[in-house]
Amino acid sequence: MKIIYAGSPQFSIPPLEKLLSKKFDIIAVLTQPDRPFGRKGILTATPIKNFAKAQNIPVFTFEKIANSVQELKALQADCLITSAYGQILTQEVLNLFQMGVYNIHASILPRWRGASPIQHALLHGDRQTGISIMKTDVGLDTGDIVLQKTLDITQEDNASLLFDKLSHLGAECIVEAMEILQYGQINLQKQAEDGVTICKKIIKKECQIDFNKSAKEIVQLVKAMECGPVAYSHLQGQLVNFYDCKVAIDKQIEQEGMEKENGTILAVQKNGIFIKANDGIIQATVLQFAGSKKITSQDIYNGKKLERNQIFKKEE
RNA sequence: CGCGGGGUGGAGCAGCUAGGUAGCUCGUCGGGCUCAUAACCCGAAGGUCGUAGGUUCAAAUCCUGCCCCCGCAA
Repeated sequence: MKIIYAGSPQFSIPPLEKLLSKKFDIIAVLTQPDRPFGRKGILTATPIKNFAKAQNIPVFTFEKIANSVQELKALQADCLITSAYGQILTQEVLNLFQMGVYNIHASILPRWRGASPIQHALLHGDRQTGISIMKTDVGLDTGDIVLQKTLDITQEDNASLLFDKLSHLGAECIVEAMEILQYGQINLQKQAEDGVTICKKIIKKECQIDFNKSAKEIVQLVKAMECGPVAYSHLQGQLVNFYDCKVAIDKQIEQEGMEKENGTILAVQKNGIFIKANDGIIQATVLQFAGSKKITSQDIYNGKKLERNQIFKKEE
């Protein structure tokens, strides 16, 4: 069985790696074209492109896959596996593969169909998430399910940790699915009609912290965006990114801050910057100020970069 | 030439506007106190102030070129 693997970010590497180690015949990798990246606009290859090249697998970077049907056809593959590829497949493309097209999706479908399932699971405080392997159809993550595996979300989980865990779970799942496809009887399950949720690509604006929300919601936002657009707020006109925080449990600080405005810094300690939210207090432990690197609360304390009673505000 | 911030012992910062002894909070090492400690006290090591020139009696500080890091925007 000749397989083409389509993916782009780091997330798509572990499944490919595992397929290779199980001796599946990956004849080509599809990924997004190099894009300008960073301040200098340097063209940068996707992580999987570099990986595939190192493995001597041919790489194709179609600008738009729907316009490259002939080239794809010439590869004569039986099966296409996609994992965060970043392009929409048309029916014409789907028809090229006799054994079908399968997608590794990082949620338990039908929950979190769409572009950012991991972030949304964290953002909404889901207790559990997982991987769905589905047979792709033209809808948005509406295909029939081959198999699913769940994963509990812990208090420590943030986006990068979950990405890592789920990509390895995805690796297990896709290998299992391919083994079934090749040697066994595949059993497709229609997705449930209840419990459908859809997530769009996250835009930066959604990542602005609103201290009028509860501490729990803010912590969820920070953890969800930690490796993506990153949650942020403003202090004295300066942008501050939030990378890690937790809900603070400190009765004394809470008492003293009762009367303060939401967003007020109640205490600056080595173990965290305590900021008042509408319901509770968040304890920020890793921040980044515009123009400098990520910094821990210990460094902030040492450098006296923040003081009590300064107030985080939304941008005007 | 998209906009902006920055490079000062191992870390985070101050000092620069008005040039003249290298500062603060930590960390490290040694000693002390303590049942004990991330607490406290005493002491020590560690910096050609990103780099190359220029101005000056004198440059972290003023001027110019270059290198590097970072936020925003794409």
